[in-house]
Amino acid sequence: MILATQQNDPSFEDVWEELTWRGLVHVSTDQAALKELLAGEPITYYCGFDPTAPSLHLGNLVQLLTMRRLQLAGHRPLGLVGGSTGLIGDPRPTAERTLNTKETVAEWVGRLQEQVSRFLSREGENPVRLVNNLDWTAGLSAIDFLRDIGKYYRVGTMLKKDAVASRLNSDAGISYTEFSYQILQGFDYLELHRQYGCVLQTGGSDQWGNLTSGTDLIHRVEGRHVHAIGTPLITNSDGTKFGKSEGNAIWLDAEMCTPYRFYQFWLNTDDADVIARLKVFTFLSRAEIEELERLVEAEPFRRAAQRRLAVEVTTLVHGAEATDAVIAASEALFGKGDLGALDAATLRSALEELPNATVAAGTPVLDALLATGLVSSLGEGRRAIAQGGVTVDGVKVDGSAVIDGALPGGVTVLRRGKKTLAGVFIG
RNA sequence: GGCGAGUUACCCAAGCGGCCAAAGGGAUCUGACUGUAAAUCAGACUGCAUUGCAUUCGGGGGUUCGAAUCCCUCACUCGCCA
Repeated sequence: MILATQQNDPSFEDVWEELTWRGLVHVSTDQAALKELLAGEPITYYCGFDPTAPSLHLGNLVQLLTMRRLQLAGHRPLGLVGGSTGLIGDPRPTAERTLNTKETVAEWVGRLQEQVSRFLSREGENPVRLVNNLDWTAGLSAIDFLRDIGKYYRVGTMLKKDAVASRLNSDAGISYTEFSYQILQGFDYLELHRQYGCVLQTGGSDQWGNLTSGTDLIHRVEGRHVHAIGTPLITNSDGTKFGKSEGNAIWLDAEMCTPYRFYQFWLNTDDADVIARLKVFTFLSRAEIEELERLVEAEPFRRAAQRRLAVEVTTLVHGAEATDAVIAASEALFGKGDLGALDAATLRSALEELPNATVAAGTPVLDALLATGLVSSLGEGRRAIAQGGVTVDGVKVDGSAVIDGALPGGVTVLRRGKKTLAGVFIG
């Protein structure tokens, strides 16, 4: 099991130093107090994940790995999946969310709980405990909520939270529902503090307003100072959004984002970003990462850091077996050699890692492009061909080409652009 | 409750009766150059199709030979006043 192989880097004085070095602390409550707290006796901490999709994505992975690092340092994690907050919706800066049905949210809760539990150990002294905020909010009446919790919140403060303020300044406005979200999240922290003695919440820095909602509430109600850490939003150095590939989010679920695509995503990381990614997304030691940093500098064309990053993160999320398969497929398909020189079995399993389709022999390329999902319409396919961006078995083609399964094993490799591939089987 | 402003393609944003499938920017895709990188340059970017057709400019209805552009109505958003 991969969890057993993970460890924090002993060369750091304590876990706080390591988190800082990895660039995982963007904002936090009192730093000196936090450092001391984390270096001392085991504490209980939590991080929440709202079921807004059937799977977690790379942004959530940052949180999961941060939690894991704290667990490795001996602290006790609470993995919260927001069965109730997911029904309300955290205000995004741009627009109001569409509410999902209760059934959908409940199903997603189950899926996310399964994912969360994969990244945190259930063994030993400090196993992860999964909690669901629906457990303490479902039976709460609106009146009790307003009397017992609402009374502690000042609207002036709530309006100043970035998420709320930006929405009030936009054309989208904000519903009362989403406006209330910060109270619910604050209440979660209070509840976990009471039930489990939780004294630290981690989350993305975009959640800072919600994190402090909890620390403030606990201070007011219980008179205790508790903590919060906001991890930075991961951004690409070229200004584009991190964690997207062809406009789609990179999901942790293998059905929603294949291990092949996942691996390729990391392999294509910019030189300028790869070291920062290694720090955040892998358990490699400081010495190992510094060595890779030298290699990026000395021989960037080898992309040693990108390869290592891709292997590490893919193994973490999809396991060693799947990773071996996608590495083999990637080498077969992107290798310098002639595709026709590969043996049938290697080629076939490589194509199975790709988006693929089965078509009749003699099918025009255009239809095959559509069938494999390489393009989303015939017009787009024509355009791609006209731009010279389509190859069949590595040879540039025009619209008259057909699928013939000429490679060993009777298969065909279809490529759009430089690195978007699909497999075609004859059937 | 009253008054005013607004809703355009993935995002921002022009257009204000025909020349608008709709300017511009961003994102994205493709090509060249490369290292399955970045930057740069070039092209593409509603769908189907032989310079043609169909469907788009919040929803619905209307005026007109003709509407994203005018009118009515509904929904939503923002602002000011109560």
